[in-house]
Amino acid sequence: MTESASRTETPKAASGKRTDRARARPNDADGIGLDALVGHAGYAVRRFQIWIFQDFVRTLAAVDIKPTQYSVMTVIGANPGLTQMAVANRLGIERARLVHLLDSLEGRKLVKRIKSKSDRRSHALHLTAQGETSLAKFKRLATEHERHVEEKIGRENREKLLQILSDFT
Amino acid sequence: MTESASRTETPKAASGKRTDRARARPNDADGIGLDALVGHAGYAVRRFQIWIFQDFVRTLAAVDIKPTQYSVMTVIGANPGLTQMAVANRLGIERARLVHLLDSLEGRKLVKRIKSKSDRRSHALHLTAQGETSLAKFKRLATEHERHVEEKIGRENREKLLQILSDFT
DNA sequence: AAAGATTGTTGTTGACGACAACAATTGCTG
DNA sequence: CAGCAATTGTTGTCGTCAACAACAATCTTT
Repeated sequence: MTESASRTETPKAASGKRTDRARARPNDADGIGLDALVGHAGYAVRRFQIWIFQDFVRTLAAVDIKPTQYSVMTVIGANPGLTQMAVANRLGIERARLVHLLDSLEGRKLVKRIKSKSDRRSHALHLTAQGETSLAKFKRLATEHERHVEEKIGRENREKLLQILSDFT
Repeated sequence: MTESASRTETPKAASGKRTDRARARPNDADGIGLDALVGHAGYAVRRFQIWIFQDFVRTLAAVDIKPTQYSVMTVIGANPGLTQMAVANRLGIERARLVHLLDSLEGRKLVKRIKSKSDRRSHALHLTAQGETSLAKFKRLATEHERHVEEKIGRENREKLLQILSDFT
């Protein structure tokens, strides 16, 4: 079917530091074609998402905040008093999962659950004072991470990307 | 800090079919702001990746093939005789994980492992005859999935996206 | 008041990435 | 060429995460 010859393989590859090269960048010219994978948006997006996630984690490692935690705190900070259901729906997180996320954030005194008077089933979510100041720091680091993205794909490419995907935010 | 009022929450939301609306699209005008999240490429990419993954799974549900399986078969089909390590490196999959993927695909008679003569540690990976014809069908369905992406974000936006992320393929 | 829906919670399952350890085999180096 | 290091495939563990299901407490609807 495909035009590539059925070479019986040469497993040893280049020479010694093949590991480094191959792991460094996937699209390295290692002679392995991707065929139909090129042209599939999902594949490129998945690889990019992995890269961007790792850079975020690396950049915010000092404060031990991961993307999901950051998104939760950001939404609560911008909309104090939200229900867990509201946050979960807005961020596309399952409410079952948000429970653990909030347990962790509450344990670190960054977020607090306040029992709602109007609906005794629900909790109103707020940042603690410490949560506010911490979030400000997180945002600075997140901005730095965003600069890494710019350096990786270019400034206008990043903006174009945000524009293309604005429906999904 | 933020300019949004600290409303003590109205958990009941719209009325009855709030579930449908809120789950349907995240960026619905539910009045919940995302603050700094807008402007973060990672968030948009993550949401988009989830959408695209789900559509792929849905579109290929009849043949029970998921994105990773599809990528493995595509690479093997385009490069017969590859080592497991080579496939794992090229696709960014851990070789430990590829073992299970290949076990599954081999169990379905789509892929076969052939012991290499030159290096008795490694296996040369090939599609079976059934694997070839099946992959052709998978590719047709994957193309249909790609059309869904086009309908979602627009033709030229999809191409621009592929171009921007070409370094990651 | 009774039936149904919602909210938060707990638990289970399966997919997945990151590691570590291992046997078999190969490559490298002194 | 003998021995040590590296590679390949494999197995297993751990922690994260999404998708469910079930449950008690609490509204809402009729």
